[in-house]
Amino acid sequence: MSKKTTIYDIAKALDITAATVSRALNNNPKISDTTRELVLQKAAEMNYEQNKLAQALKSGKSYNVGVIVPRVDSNFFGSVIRGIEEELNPQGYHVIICQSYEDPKTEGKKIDTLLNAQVDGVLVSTTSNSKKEPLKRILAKNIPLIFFDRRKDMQGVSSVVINDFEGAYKATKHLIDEGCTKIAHLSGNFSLEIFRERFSGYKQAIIDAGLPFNEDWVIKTKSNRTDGIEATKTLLQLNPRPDAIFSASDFAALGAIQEIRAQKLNIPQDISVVGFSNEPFTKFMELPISTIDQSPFEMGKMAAKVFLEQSNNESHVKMEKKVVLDPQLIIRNSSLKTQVLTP
Amino acid sequence: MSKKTTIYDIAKALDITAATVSRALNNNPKISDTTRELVLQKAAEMNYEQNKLAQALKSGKSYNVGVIVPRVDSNFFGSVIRGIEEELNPQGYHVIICQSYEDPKTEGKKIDTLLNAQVDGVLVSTTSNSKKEPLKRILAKNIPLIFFDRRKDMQGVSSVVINDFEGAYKATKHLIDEGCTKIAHLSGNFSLEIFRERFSGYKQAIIDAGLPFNEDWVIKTKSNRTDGIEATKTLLQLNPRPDAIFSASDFAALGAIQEIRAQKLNIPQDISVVGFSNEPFTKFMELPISTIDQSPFEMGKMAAKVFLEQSNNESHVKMEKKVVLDPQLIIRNSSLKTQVLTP
DNA sequence: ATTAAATTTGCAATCGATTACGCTATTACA
DNA sequence: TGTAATAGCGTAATCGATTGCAAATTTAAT
Repeated sequence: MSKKTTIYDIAKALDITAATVSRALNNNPKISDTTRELVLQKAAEMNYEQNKLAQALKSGKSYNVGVIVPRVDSNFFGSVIRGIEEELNPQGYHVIICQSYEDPKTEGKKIDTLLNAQVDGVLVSTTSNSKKEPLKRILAKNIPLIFFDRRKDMQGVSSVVINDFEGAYKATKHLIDEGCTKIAHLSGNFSLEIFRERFSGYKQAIIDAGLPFNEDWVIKTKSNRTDGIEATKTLLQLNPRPDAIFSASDFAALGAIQEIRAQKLNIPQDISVVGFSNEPFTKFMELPISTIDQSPFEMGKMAAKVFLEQSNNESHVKMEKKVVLDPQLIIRNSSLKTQVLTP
Repeated sequence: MSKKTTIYDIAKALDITAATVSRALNNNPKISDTTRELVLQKAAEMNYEQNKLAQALKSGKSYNVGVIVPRVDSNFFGSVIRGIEEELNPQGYHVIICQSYEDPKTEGKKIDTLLNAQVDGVLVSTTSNSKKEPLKRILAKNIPLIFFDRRKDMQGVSSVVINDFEGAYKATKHLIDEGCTKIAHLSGNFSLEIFRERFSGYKQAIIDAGLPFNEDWVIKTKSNRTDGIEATKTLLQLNPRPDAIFSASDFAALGAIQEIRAQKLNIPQDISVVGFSNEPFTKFMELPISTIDQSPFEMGKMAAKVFLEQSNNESHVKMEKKVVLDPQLIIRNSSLKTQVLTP
């Protein structure tokens, strides 16, 4: 019931104007120390809280930032969001989270909603076939747009991604170092740059090692467990049979492992497996899965930092910043033939 | 560069007043159809978009709802949030997500920040020892407050939780039905109601079955894997040794399984294990873990619905609604002695 | 003491949308 | 035709905070 107290209430109580109160609260130097003290005291006493909406309307800044991800109930995106929040909250920003569910149409709608809500910036991890029009609408309004993890080729848009090529290269190189020579690859949706890059890294590592590259050993999946199982069934029927699988996704790698075991083959003795993303379950498995860590938390922080830079950039000089994080190979028992057990 | 068009721009272009434009856009019946058409057309043409901030300031409604969870990078809370969004977005609400990191002080701060941002409601999953003062500040402003999953005993506050007692009872009963008679319990932080309830359900099931209740078989953990391992070490040294473990958390259950296997005992033949929460990894394990599903998605939707009801409730009659969802037992191989293999 | 300079504070407009109230036309009815 | 009722639109205030400009007051300087 107690109506919120405004600066007018404080002004009335002290018999001064709201203007003076506002200035006092904002540490404006044109206010005498005595008045400032008086105001601050009264404000505390009256339990004053600034109305951000009014301030937002006046300043044109909402201190809200939109984040669009395919979904939040995945460890990767959850961690990215956590990184973003940790960086933006101390700066007074709130994060509005939207999910595109991998649907470009939904993505477009969410963008419009966010623009409508007067967000000060938009951080996006695109869907596999995002449309550029909605994204351009953001730029047209001169609102900072930043891509993370999954980017689109758009001029003037900054991005924070990991080096997927390098990650795949490391993973494949590791398998080669462990003595594998017939390395298969479970790939993903090629309309996403990340999967094209991972494929390239895989291929390059094989070529660099002087091993033959075999088209048949590359199978596209939807990056889930069941597709991993199906693809592995196909691979295991080949002759010669692959002696390693590098999967562009942990979930497909999981499926692969399950199928390999179902066929009574040993991992890593018969076939080694490496995944991608360092999803929590890869660590907890009875047979822990080697994988590539994408440091999602740092990615989120980085994306937020880029936004802040862009946002505070007074000059009208636009800049495009590309941050590429280095992925880390995590070796576990699914690919370590010289078994070194860790506690 | 292109300044946003306002209703004043439209008014000027049509040589009418902003008031008329506003009414036309809001489908006010006091406007002629011809004018309305004209305005709508011009608005579309000029690419008009309503400024939610101005509207929020005027109406006092921000159409933002705050959600506070211990953390977002867990499947459970991620799914709850997804449910909340799915229910609120269509109603025009945005969700601002905050993380308390299980720290009551942080929680208090986030509450103040949300209030400051003029949110229309706050949905909270409390920390283990939340302070009531910040929560009361929400109520003092007459802003709907809803608890989900983890509640505090506060008069007039609605909540959506699952029946933890029932879930634990079902899990324990299942173990008994499978022939176990010496069932241990890995518990959690007792300052959280959910863990007290789960313990009670466990105890009641044992008593109802006429089995002896043994204090030594109940061990408190921090609901993580390492604590699960430690607790299990203790349990396995007991004489007589338990023949089943019901863990109040999936992570502790995972630790238990790892320790049991490390000691070369068989699951479920020697010892059966049931967890709680249906975390994704429980399904993917080589030995899938039986667990209790909390339907987080539905919980989120339900919490959002309760908020909407409360928010649209014109009358000043306060009501307290308690929704209790029914948990579901998911039987997997970690507790199924009469092995029925699923593909 | 008088004027110039500096400090403090007030006035009023502004951000964009909404809405109670009231003023014109237009229509209805006798 | 005259009066009342109604439809349609404009005027202006409002939400709460901010800020350029001007006014008032104090301080400094001569």
